[in-house]
Amino acid sequence: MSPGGAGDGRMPITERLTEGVRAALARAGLPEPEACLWEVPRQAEHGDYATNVALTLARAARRTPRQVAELIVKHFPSLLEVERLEVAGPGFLNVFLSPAWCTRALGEILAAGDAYGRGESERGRRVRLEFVSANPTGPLVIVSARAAAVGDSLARLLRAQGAQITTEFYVNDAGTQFEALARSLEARVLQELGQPASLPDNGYPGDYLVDLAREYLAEQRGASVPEREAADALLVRGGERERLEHFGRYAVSRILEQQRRVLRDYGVEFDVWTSEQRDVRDLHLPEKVLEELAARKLTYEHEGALWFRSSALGEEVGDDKDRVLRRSNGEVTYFAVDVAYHHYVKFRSADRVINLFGPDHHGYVPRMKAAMQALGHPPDAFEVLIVQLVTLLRDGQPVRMSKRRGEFVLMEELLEEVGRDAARFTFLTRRHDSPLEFDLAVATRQSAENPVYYVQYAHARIASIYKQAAEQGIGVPPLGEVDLSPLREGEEIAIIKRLVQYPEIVRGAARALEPHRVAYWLRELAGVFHPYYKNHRVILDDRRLMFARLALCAGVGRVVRNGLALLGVSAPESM
RNA sequence: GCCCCCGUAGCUCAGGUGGAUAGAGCAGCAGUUUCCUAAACUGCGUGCCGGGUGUUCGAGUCACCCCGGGGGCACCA
Repeated sequence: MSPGGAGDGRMPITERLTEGVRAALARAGLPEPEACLWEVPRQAEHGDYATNVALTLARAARRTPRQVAELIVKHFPSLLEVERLEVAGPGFLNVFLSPAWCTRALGEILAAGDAYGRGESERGRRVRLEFVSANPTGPLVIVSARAAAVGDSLARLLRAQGAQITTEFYVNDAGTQFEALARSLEARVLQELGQPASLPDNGYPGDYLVDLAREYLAEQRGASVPEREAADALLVRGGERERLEHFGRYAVSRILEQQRRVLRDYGVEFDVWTSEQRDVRDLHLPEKVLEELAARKLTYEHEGALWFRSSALGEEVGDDKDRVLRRSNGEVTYFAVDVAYHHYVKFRSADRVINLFGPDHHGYVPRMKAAMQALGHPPDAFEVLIVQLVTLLRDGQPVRMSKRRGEFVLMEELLEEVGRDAARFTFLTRRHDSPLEFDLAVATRQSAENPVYYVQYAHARIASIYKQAAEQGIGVPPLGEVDLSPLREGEEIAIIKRLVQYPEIVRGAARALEPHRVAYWLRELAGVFHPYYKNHRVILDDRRLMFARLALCAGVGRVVRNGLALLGVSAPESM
């Protein structure tokens, strides 16, 4: 333990405190704790951090919790971080941080810059994160906006903790939905040509396919003569397979192009876009995995189909029934394709696979987990997060969404109406597995009072202070040279204590895969900064104090910027 | 019928791996600006944390049961 130092300024403060506790326990001859958990007490009288370690250790130490706590206090090493320790209640150990150390910590935050908040807790892990993966059968709708916000933020969080992460959009461009899409487009094209044609029963009735049919025909008119003739011939005489492939590929590529553009406008870019057809089926991976499962004696034939013995894999991972891998008509199921893809592709480049699914897929999770374990992957290596539905309201009235009926609110309409930052922030102030109500009218009307603007405004205000200083010709010294000791106001120390919490918030959010913790915490940070701004002037005659306060503002601005970046939300210089 | 998620203030939601006296935003009411952006600040909250039983020093948090809401239970994806 370096004397009084705080390492590189990135180590969460609680780790230093834990080191102190462990050292004290060792000196007192008490047993080592398995873990030492810290919380920020609700009440200021309980200190800046508190641990219940003495309560958990009392039995093993054969002493009362309070006695253990007293011994920790007695033997606690002298740390610059800690002003004093108190034993409270049934045996809590309350820690009060030293104001002098806080001002030093601010200096380290400023020195760390955009690295402040990064950590190593996921270092060395290769993570494959799949999200959105909407079917390429229509435009993206609201729930994809939520999944995109959550998935993208998770990627940023895990990356900030040192994980090597690959984000992925998986395209289901095969199977029955693909076929329905192809038939739908073909019907629309024929209708545009004035020929009688009707959508198939499971077709897609949305207007976007009418538009697509027109674009298709427009392209045909602009194409070379041989190309046009080939297309005409296909329509008239082509075999069904050929026609479906032709219209299906056209529809998928155009729809994907549009989905990709909307996501990019949202600030979400994927590392890889994989195709079910090209990257799995064409490589015959499903057949291969069926053989592998068969070799492990986990499949059987029944009524002409091939089944996976998913119900026989033990209580913990077992599915409630067996699942079909290959239908009696010879086609492999979506499930078999997915198992093959995960096993041969995802797990080849990652040791941790995380998928974000909609609630309609949660029944699908046990069979996937069973399959992954059957193929030798550790139980925790495959995780599924269920992103719950978004109930969209407009003035309190539910907006029904159904691709089938062709009525829905598009993701791009949402972005147009409430904006990218507000949309992302709103999605990230809810737990991903909690259903969410989003009232378009309210979000638009109240946009100025949306929490996202409250946080962004803190950043803009700080930028404005610097702008004002520059206009007054105040030469601010490099922040590393500013004497921070004039920061003595209780509010100033309280703000720094908040900033000190940040690395831990990020680490916890990454561990729990819960980006909303960052959003809430940023709201709280802004909530201590705005009153401070109101009560104290930054630009004033006392230059020592002014420079110190400017540095404090720079620290707040830095952390707001870093935090918003983890959410994919912008930090504006002015509003 | 079985499985998963949810149930916390009027509304929308937080409550980290069980901790001390349960929080925020919005809505509502009353105020604040010769001063770096009023997208701000200050004040005003009596909640069977859906109900019950249990686990323990301690339960909004864990286990079980019940009630209510949503979703899932295909040789669909």
